[in-house]
Amino acid sequence: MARTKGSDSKLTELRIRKVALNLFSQYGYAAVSMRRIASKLDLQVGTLYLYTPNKQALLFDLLKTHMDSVLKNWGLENVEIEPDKRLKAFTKFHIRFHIGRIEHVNISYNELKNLTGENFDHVNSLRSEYEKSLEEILTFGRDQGYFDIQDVKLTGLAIIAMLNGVLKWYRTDGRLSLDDVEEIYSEMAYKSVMIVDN
Amino acid sequence: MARTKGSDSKLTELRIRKVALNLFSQYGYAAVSMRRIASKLDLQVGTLYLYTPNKQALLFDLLKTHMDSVLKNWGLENVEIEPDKRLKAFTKFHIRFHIGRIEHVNISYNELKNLTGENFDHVNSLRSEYEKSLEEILTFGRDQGYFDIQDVKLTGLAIIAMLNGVLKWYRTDGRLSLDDVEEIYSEMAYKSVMIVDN
DNA sequence: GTCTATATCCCGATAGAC
DNA sequence: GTCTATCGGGATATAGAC
Repeated sequence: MARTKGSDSKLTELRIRKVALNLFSQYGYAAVSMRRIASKLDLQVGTLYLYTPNKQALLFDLLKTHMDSVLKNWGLENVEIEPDKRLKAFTKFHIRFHIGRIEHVNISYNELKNLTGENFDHVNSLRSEYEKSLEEILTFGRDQGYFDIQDVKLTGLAIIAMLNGVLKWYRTDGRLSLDDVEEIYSEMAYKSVMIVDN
Repeated sequence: MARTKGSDSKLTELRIRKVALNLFSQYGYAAVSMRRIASKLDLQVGTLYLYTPNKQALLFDLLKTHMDSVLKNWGLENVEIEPDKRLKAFTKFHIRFHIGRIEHVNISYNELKNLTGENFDHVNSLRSEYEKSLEEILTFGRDQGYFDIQDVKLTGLAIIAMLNGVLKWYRTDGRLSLDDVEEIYSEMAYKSVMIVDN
């Protein structure tokens, strides 16, 4: 079980990021001190600064890495989907991808305001990019006569807000499986923009 | 323009609450210091403690007062509504009531975690009560054959999350009037639980 | 009713020992 | 690679002058 110095270092870095994510998600960035993060890892606070230049960079890294991951994975799926199935594909991807990443979802939507200038702009543009890919689906669907949408931007925000709401509050308490959740809420999102006869 | 001591005191209390709400909403409870609240009011920090026993009580008061107000106003409307119109009534009420209270919405959903023990339980139970009134509407609608709902609790959360998402991001930028927003999103919520033929 | 001054503590970050 | 010790500052909250 020999461990090199390098692998120890890499491991410590991962553990720091994991604990920071957990605490930021649970108590909020501003309420969590570097001492508290260190304490939970049985480290001294000075040690943290070998792995991150400051607290802000820790948050920025978590947010940027997550958004990069979201965009990359959605990009891999968002090809060669038949037009009328694109919205369902998006909503199912969104739920499936994020349901095991509740802590990332929490900080992505609650802690953006704690990023400073450039950091905020960077992460915000990544999020806009993701939202834009949904807006394109909605616009296309409307133009092709599939959907009844009055305002694409707000409709996109509404759908993502709905899906995130479910993600945040969903607990695996046995009532519903992940498959159930995925199906139910992608269906709800789909129906919310459907054309209906009155 | 004579002002009594009493009215000055009442005014100061209101100003403190208003500024605290504004700052908590914008930067988050944990990131806002008592000094900052005082500074924005051209007061010294000691003065704040004449009007609130501590910072926590300031947050609790804002959250409790808001939730009491929500429940009271919805209670006044939620009478004598024809069963099949109850969901639309709820969603329209929710949007109309909250759209001028964005800061309250922000703290209600972001700062709950900063309430301590009893305070959290109290405000959380008020929120549950409000959510429960939506769940009752959904359950009734499903039992009467109006709605296609697989899980009432998560559906309720999804609808409220969707509506709140719109509230948070909606800006009066001229594209849409408040009436438009109210109509569009109560319609989306309604359609999301509608029965459709496949 | 508000201010000044202060007690007590915790914060982010750094220097240097081991 | 991690620790101890510490700097400088800002936090909540209180005491007492005016």
